[in-house]
Amino acid sequence: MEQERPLPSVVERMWGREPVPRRGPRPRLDLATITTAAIEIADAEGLGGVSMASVASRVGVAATALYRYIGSKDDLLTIMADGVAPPPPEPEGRSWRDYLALWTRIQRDLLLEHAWLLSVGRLSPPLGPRRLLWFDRALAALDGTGLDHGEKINVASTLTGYALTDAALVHGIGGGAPQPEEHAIGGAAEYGEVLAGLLDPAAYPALSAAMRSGVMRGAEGWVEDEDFVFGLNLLLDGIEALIGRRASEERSCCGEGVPE
Amino acid sequence: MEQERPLPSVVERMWGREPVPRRGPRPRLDLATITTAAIEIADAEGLGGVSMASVASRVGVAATALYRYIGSKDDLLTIMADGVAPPPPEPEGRSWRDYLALWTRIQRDLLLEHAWLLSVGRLSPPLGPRRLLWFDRALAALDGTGLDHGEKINVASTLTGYALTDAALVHGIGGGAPQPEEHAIGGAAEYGEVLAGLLDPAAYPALSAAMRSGVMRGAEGWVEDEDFVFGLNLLLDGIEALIGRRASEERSCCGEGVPE
DNA sequence: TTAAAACTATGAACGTCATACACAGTACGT
DNA sequence: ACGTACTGTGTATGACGTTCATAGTTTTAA
Repeated sequence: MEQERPLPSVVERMWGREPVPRRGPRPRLDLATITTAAIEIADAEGLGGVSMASVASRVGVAATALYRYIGSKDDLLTIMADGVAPPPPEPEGRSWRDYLALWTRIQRDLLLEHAWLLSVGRLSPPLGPRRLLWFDRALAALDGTGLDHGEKINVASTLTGYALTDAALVHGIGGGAPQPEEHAIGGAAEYGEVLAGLLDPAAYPALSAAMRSGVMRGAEGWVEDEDFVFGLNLLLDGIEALIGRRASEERSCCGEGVPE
Repeated sequence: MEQERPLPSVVERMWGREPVPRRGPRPRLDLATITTAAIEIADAEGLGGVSMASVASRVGVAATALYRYIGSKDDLLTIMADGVAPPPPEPEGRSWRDYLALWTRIQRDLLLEHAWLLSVGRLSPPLGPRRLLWFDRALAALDGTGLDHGEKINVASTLTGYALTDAALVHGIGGGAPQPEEHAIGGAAEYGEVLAGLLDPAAYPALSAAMRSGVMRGAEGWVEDEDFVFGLNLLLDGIEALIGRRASEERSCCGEGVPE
């Protein structure tokens, strides 16, 4: 059962399994160098600034030389998306709830810090070593809760998704770092005003009422930390309820099952 | 307070506020024609098939003629993202919970049916008439629950985000319509096997254990409807708890407040 | 020591794409 | 009927991803 399946070469590369050449000149670069260069560009100029040419020139080679290390630009983006992730915090000593709250928050902050991730990561599930490490720690934090493997996975997926959703919202509405980009709307307050002026109260009664009520006028108020915590607690409450249910089931029905 | 702010012209166009010409030849096209053509292409060939040239040729004009109707390709994508949304179901006669469950599910199904949406909608909050109508109906469904405007908005955002997350997961892992695309991983079972063969159990203890346990081997089992419902109920449970809390607060503290 | 082999980086070339611009044709308003 | 405002077209441009043949470099084998 050992890697019989031929993995996509991107994945091999991400895991450091690049074929080491025994002949010929030494490679002037390696994946890490290219990846960090690309990430730096993306952080500074956004995804639009990341071209084969720009990355190559930053590491001091011709554009086409990069194809010795990656198969395509898409591959580069995939590797970048894994490469930005720092090591996750360790769950030890924390309750599952505290840990997952932290875990989710850091992910969201990371997404805001590297907003270009929002335009990348979404397709295809994670296969890189760093993101999978994050995943592992979430599952580990749920050990002893009585959830089965599938439930743990679902919980982790849902929380990751929430981090993404929230980051996208904050970024889209202009609450994050004020990147001088193409966005026309700059802040929740302005968004609210635009909508209030745009909507026909007859066709959009509820939304129109909400916008005219001034909820969005809280300057930094909306779409900020408070709202992140709000939704997060919605989820954590749901998870806690599930765990409670599992615990009572376990106590009542079966002396010994296969909880994991 | 009437649209003093100069809206981006894309938004004006989306709302049917295109300037009607009084002189010159009649426009051969309109926004709707272009939009549906583009959507049809995206549905058939994915976002990659959508170029100014392909859209133009489908509606029978030269590529550059499209710029009479839209400002840029980005604008076209924005309009497409609003244009695919069908009218939302009406909340009347349903409990908020039933309605929001339906509301979220339809959104997820829509995202799977038009998977290219996953690569578009992320950035910038909705400003189009159709998506805002969806938003409105979610808020309407929450009338009478005691939540304030901000909370309702948060709830709706969170659920939309969940639909997106789940759709992205299902699509990424190959559970959706088997589009003959570039994805290397085809199905949850294969994903699980790949991971099981890739992970070092020492470095990834929890994840590795989960993958070797065979959770992913449920053929259609994982990442399917059951899992969507799972996460959705997590959220709805959390929302229900919140509503209950608000209700008891209201009963105990203040005779008349400004709940909305 | 020499020669083949393996491998690297390069530069030129191609195809695709979004977009700008000048032009020609067409219908309305006077 | 004339001018005006507007429409669709063709051409052109610059950026980008990617391919390929080539020249250069280091290691292995003879």
